[in-house]
Amino acid sequence: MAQQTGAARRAPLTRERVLRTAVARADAAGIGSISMRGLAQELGVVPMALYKHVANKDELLDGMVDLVIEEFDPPADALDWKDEVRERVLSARRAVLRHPWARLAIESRTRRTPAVLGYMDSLAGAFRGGGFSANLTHHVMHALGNRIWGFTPELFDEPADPDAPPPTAAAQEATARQFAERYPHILEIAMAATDGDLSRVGEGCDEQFEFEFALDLLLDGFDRLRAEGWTSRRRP
Amino acid sequence: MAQQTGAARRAPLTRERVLRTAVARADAAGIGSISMRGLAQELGVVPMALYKHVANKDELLDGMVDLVIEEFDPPADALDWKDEVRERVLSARRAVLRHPWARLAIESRTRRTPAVLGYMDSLAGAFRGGGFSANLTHHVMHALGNRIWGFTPELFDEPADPDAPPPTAAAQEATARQFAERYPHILEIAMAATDGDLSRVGEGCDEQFEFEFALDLLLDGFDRLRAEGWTSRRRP
DNA sequence: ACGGTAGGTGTACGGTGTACACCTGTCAAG
DNA sequence: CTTGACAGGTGTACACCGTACACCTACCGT
Repeated sequence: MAQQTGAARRAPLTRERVLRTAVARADAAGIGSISMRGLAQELGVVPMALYKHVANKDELLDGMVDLVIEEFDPPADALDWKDEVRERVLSARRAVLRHPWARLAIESRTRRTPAVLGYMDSLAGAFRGGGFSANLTHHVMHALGNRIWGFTPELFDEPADPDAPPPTAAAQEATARQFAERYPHILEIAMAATDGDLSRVGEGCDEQFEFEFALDLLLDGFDRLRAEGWTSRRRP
Repeated sequence: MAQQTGAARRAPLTRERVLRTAVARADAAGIGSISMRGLAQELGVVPMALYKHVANKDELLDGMVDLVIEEFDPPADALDWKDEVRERVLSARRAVLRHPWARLAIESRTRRTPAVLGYMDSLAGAFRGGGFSANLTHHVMHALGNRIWGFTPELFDEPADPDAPPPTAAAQEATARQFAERYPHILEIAMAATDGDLSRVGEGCDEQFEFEFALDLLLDGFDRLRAEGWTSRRRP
């Protein structure tokens, strides 16, 4: 009761509160809506106040990504290595899909925070526990690349532009057919992916399937290398 | 001789000239140095003049990426499909390494320009010509992901900070050892990668090797699927 | 000779991140 | 009880950004 004057009117700013607010804002309005000024306003505070809890905007982004990483499921180590890696990566994917901005944020981040390192370390531990040498574990994690975060770049999908008018099926088909002479192979692929119904080309690919396709292809390849005792030793 | 008055003093602005200047600037000073204002100044022109040749900054970036794509080697179709894909992707890698900013630019771009589509189409053509069904070609290109551009994210490497003082070998070793209790598996990997000499940890990974490792792993997996006539048909 | 037009100019607006000096309320030590 | 340090919120200011819009000017084909 000593601090009733100013304390009740505004919850105290906190690094935690700043980051959570930023995540909520990005969830609702996209990563582009994150600005120190806008965030400060949402928190009922002057922009510079944020800098008492976050070094700069880059660190803010890093902190937001860390919050997403905290949502990853903990390892369930009763599993066989392949299932464990698979489960952890797919769990990462689920978290990243919950926060659509995270994909871009992770790609643009370079700092490895303790949360990032912790995740990578535990994933490496899954390989090691499954009989992978440290050497093979190293290369194998490189091969997974960004897939350890649960996403791959969308090579074919149109980036959804919320302001664009919904194109008619006919317009989509017309556009697709324009490719025919110039990009015959892409057309072929589009035909195969839509069962020949080019009006469905706007539906995009089944990202989840593509993700698991590549993931399993890699995991099977890893398994083979592990079984033959593959190593890159003595290579310049 | 009719236009001697103003023509000789300044080469006329051109979309080509704008893009080439931007690429040269990015090569020298990084993608962060690309601003409409700075670019205009370098061209001896007022900022808004650029907009007569380029719709906006996004299109400028797209155009720069297109110039990099133009450096990719043309297909050498005497080759077997695997060698051809391998060669084209590694050629893309060479071009991207020549322009270090391109990696980030490609990742942040979403527009598919004719140059982008043309490259993807011809890569798809290599698979098709090698006996891949359109269906399998589709999934296989998704699996390659950003690797078709010749790069993978650097999971372990420290982003080189040109302003940072060069750390001593002893300092590097001390830093590395701090990880020991917290990140034992990453430490293991670092040990394996440096032959136990942690002072060499700053040298980073052999990106070229890691790239080819993953690429070949995937290509071999693709080959297996092709041989068994794999298809995703009849899958919701 | 003349009107249209492509291309370069100048000004202006609303946004950004953040450096720096300042104030203010809380709390521990004297 | 006083005091003084200090964490945390404030206000102002700067340098930069992309780009909308109106303008001007020099060339061109008619």
